Amino acid sequence: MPAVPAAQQRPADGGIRRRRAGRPSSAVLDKAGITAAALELVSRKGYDGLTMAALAKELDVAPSALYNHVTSKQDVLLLVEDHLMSLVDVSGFGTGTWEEAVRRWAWSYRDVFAEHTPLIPVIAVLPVTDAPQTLAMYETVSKGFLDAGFPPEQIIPAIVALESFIFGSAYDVTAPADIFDSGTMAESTPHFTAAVRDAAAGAGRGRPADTAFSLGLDALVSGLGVLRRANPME
Amino acid sequence: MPAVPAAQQRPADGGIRRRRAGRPSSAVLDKAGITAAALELVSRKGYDGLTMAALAKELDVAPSALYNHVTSKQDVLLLVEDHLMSLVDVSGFGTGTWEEAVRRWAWSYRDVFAEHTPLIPVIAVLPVTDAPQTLAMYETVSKGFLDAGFPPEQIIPAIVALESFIFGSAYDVTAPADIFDSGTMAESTPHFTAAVRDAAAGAGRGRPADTAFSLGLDALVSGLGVLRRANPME
DNA sequence: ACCACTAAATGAATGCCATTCATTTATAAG
DNA sequence: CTTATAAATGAATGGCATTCATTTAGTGGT
Repeated sequence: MPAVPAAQQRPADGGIRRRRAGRPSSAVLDKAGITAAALELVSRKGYDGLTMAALAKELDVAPSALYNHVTSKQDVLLLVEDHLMSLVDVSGFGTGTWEEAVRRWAWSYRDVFAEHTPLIPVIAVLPVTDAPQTLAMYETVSKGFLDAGFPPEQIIPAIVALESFIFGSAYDVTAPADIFDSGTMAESTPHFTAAVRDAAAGAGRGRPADTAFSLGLDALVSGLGVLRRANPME
Repeated sequence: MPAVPAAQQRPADGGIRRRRAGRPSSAVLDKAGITAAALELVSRKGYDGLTMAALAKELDVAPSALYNHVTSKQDVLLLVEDHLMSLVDVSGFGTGTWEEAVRRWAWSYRDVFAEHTPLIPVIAVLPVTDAPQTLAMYETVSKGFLDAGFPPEQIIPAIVALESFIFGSAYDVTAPADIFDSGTMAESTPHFTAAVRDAAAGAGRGRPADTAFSLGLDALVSGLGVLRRANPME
């Protein structure tokens, strides 16, 4: 029984020395720690900087050690994705009106994933089964739609339609400001060029992406809202 | 002056021999050929199979030769993306009503990119400047919106909102059928689980993605449609 | 007709990346 | 106490985009 537990051993050198091989006395890694380190890494270096090697270094561990806790890099992305879902604001459901709740949810959902667009392809194919936070969000939103009088069989399609708009809009946030600059070909695209100019002049306040998101969200909310109480009950 | 041009030389061996080093008599590669080969490769092996090495092999060329014509793989994706834009059906604009034209455009746009979702992140950041087909599509659609009575400064935001929905919906098409299977956690998410069941029962005909897309598109078309003629003129 | 320049190919690196495997050590179970 | 399992290391492995030196063929200028 040594006086100093092995986990704390960092002798008189500068902390440069690596851990010796073999199972450590207390586990260094777990999923929560990996998730946190991945998020930290992403916020510091972006998704290009999120490599298994960099993640291992962040956790002061050999890259291969990660594979005792996750089966692949995709698995890490899944952990991050599920964590982010817990940041989406669903607090409107149950307190305010359906419209207000959906708007708050949609804006927050878009804002969260605008910072994490590389995860969007992951989500799209992700089975919800092993993503508890994601499941929790869907549960709250589903209940909100049901309570608002949506016909049960339309709830999922309505949520999916909103989500599709949200994911697409998240990409839009990251677009460069001059994305619609038609350059040398401006003469051959007069209507488009004029429309771009007018849009820039019209919506001076706020990001262009916000203008489009607001416009589309209004349309979706009012368009989907008419489905409510289409059933005789309540 | 040789009787047989060098470009045709494929001697008595099985055609296995490689081209000898140095500039060939007539150019082997150009952007159109690279684009076509990339599309062929993608349709045969998917986007995972689209590597610079595989593309080179498809064109019977050394990988490094590609870099005389494109600056990066991103550049290849850009060529493919612009080509796909020419496949989007804008024929409704100018012939039918605005609503019909938008619907046809949106469905076709979604269908094209549902087969090419890995390009969506590319499009989102792509400056339109060096994408002539893309620019042509925007020109036609912009004119269609203008002729339909949209206020000029709202045309681009409306198109962007629709596009965001379209891109998100394209991902949705590729989602596995059981994506919403809540598995062992079904008990803790009763409303969501019921909604998924009811949705499956309700919309038996057609893919689930089509139901959601149809619903969202209806909402957007009617919601955006009210913007028309909001200006006093015409 | 010659010469320099540029365009377009080859083939051999380079460096990064995710992943696997053999090995080592510690803990837990029977 | 013995055996199995969990969790770490470190050394491959194979694939990938990209770069570079080299070779050859057209092109433009004098």
